[in-house]
Amino acid sequence: MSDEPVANHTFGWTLGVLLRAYQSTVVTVIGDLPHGQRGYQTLAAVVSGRHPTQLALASYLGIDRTVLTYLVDDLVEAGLVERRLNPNDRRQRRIVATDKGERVYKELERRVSEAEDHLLGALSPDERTAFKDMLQRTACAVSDIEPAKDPCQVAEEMLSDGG
Amino acid sequence: MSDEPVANHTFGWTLGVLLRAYQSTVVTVIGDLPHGQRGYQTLAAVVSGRHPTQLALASYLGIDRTVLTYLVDDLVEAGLVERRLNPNDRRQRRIVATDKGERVYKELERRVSEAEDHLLGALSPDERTAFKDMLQRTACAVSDIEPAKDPCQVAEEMLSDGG
DNA sequence: GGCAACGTGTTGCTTGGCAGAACATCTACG
DNA sequence: CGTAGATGTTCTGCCAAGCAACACGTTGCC
Repeated sequence: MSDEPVANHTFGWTLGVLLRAYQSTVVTVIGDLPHGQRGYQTLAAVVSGRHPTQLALASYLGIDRTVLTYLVDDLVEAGLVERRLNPNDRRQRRIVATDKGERVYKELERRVSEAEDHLLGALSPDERTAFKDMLQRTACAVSDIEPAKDPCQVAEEMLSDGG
Repeated sequence: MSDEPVANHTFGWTLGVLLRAYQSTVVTVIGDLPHGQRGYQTLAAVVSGRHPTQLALASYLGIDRTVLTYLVDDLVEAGLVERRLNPNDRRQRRIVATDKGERVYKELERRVSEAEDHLLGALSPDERTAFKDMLQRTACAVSDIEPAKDPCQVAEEMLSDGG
C-alpha cells in the first residue's frame, strides 16, 4: 500500500479538498450573497419549492434551526425570499423566493455551474455526468442511514396543504 | 433541468451531505482520537511519510500552521506521533508516526474503510472504485488550480534530506 | 376552555477553527 | 558577526456553528 508511487490519499481528504475548493470558488462567484455558500444553498433549496417549513429547510440543509433564522432574515433583508404564513397551519412559515430571488438564483446558478465544471476539469464530460450522478445517489442514500435529515424524500403531503 | 421529477440537488449540497455523513461516521468509528476526523486525517498524512515539515503537512491538510501545532501536540501526547528534528535544517520538524501510531492507524484505517464502503452503499463495487478514482483525480487537479495547497505533488527532494 | 405538543424566534453559552501578531530558534548570506 | 528570511510556537481576538433553554403564538386533543 504505502509503496505505491501515486495516490494513496484518504477518501476524507479528497472530500475535504474538493469541498474547500468548491466553497472558495462558489464564494468568489456569488460575491455579495448574504451568507456565502450557505446562503446560496439555502436560496437554491427555497427556489426548488420543496420544504414547506423552516424546519424542513433546516434539516435539508443540515443546519440548526436557530442558524436558519438568521440566514432567512438576511435573505429576506436582501429581498431574495420572503416568509409566507401557511394559512392551514399558522405556526409554519414557508420560505418562498421573490421574483428577484428567482432571477438572482438563475444567474448565480449559471455561474456556479460553470465553476463546478471548472472544478471537475480533470474529468471528461461523461465522467462528470457519472460522477455527479453517483454523488447524488450517494448523498440521497445517506438519508436512509441518517433518517433524521431526510434530505431527498420530502414529505409531499406537507406540500399539498401549503401550496 | 428544473422540471425533472427527481434529483435536482445542488452539487454543493450533495458534497455537504456526503461530507457531514462521512464526518459523523468517522468520528463515531475512531472514537478517542484527539481531534476527531481532523486528527485522523493528520495521522494518515503522517503515516504516509510524505510532508517533511509541519508547513507541508499543514498545507496538505488545508489547515493553518498554528492549528497544526495544537493538533500535533495532542497527537504527541497520545503517543501516536513524534516530532523529529531534521538534522540538515533544525528549524524543520518532521512529524513521524510512532509504532503505536502506525498500529492505531492501521486499525482505524480498516474501520474507516468499512465505514466508507457503507457510506457508498448506493454504488456498485465497480462504481465505488470509479467514484473514488474520479474523486482523487479531481482533488489532485485542484492543486493546479490552487497551487498554494499543492496537495498531491509533494516535493520529493525535501524528503531526501529528511529521511 | 384547558392542556400538551409543535413551529418559530430569541437569548446565552460553548466549542472549534481561522487569522494575525509577537517571539524564539535556526539557516543563509555577506 | 550581523542581518534577513524561514520554521515553529504561543497568545490573542474573532467569527461561525451548534446546543440548550425559554417565550410566544398556534394547533390538536380532551
